[in-house]
Amino acid sequence: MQPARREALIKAAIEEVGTVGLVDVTVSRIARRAGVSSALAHHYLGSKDDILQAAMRRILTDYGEAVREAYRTAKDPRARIDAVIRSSFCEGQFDRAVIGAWLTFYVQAHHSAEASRLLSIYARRLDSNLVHALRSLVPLSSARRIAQGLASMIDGFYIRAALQEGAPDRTYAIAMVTEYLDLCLEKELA
Amino acid sequence: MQPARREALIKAAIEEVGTVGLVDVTVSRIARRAGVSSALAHHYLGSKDDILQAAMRRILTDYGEAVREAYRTAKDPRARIDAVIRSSFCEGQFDRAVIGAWLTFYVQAHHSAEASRLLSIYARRLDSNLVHALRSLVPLSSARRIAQGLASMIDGFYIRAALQEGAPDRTYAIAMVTEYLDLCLEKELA
DNA sequence: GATAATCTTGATTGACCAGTCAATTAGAAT
DNA sequence: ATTCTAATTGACTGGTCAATCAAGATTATC
Repeated sequence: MQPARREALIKAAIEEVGTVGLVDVTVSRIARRAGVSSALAHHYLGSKDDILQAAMRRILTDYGEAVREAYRTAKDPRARIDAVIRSSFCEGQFDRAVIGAWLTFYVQAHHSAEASRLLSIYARRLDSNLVHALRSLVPLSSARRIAQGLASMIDGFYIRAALQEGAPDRTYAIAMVTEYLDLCLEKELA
Repeated sequence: MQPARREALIKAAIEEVGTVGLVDVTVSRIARRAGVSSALAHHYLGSKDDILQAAMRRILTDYGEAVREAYRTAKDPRARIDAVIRSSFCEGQFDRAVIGAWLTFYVQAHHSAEASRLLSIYARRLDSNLVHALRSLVPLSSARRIAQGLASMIDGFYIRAALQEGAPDRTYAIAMVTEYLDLCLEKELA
């Protein structure tokens, strides 16, 4: 029972944070969404802070797995860059509740040491993936610059997808970021 | 006294939201930062929600003024696009507490109807400014696409500036977005 | 079928906070 | 000096919520 409950509670926490936000989230709400009492949520996951941390960790590991999965079929550097871009906008991640939760934690990292630590791991990995793949196509300094641009644009489309009503969908976002990548590479190789 | 107190309280609210976050912000904290009692904060600005709304409105109007100010000296379309880019990263806006508060409200717009309304006004204006200036350089459909890319990249650099430790500074962010603009225009005009 | 282990919750406690109000002070006007 | 007005706050209230705990329900084991 323990693993099933933990699973359900973490999933409920992500959905709850994504839909009502960090301010209005309560342990009772999370528990209710998971179909259990608030006492049980504490029993299996500890304090409210522990629950939210588990939710954030889950989001980050899910993303990490998506990238690793996409990497599997990527043989050359360019394919690896495309894989990173695609992973960032993949089905599981590009869900309204997940995006909402992600952003909430993103902002929370300003004030919470632990959230900040977790997020910086993600940021470093994303950057490292991109730079590593890019440096075999362009000089290192250019690779760093292009990686910065790509990562920023990915975050930008991501954040906008969350709240703009007629926001670009997955496909469009991927196309835009890829187009930017192509433009950068063309310029470098010219 | 009334206008001075309101001013101080709104400023304090922005700083408090930017530093401790929406979750831990209390009326007492805002009032203390402004050097008054919490009762006075309620007296001058109403409910907690009213206070936070006033803070958000202030951030958006400050940004609007920055754009209008930058527009004053921009005579041709390209200069107007540059003005928008520069305004987004201008001194007053690109401050750690302000960025923190901005992001907090950005995310809050998911859950709050009023925050969403205010933010969409900003988003529409930003988009409209960019599209309007771009359409005299490229076809309308391209203008729309480029505006999307620019706005996303601006938001991306903005959000990253807030929490990445070695984040790019104003100048660098402006240079990156401008470079993207140049690449897009070159491609269109080729 | 008894016993132990696990699961589950209702009830409770203690803390915190938004918002109100009566009362106090300070200042201006007459 | 006195009245009137605006500014200001300490104290209070009602409500909410995180966290705990003891007790009850369920399942597994022998």
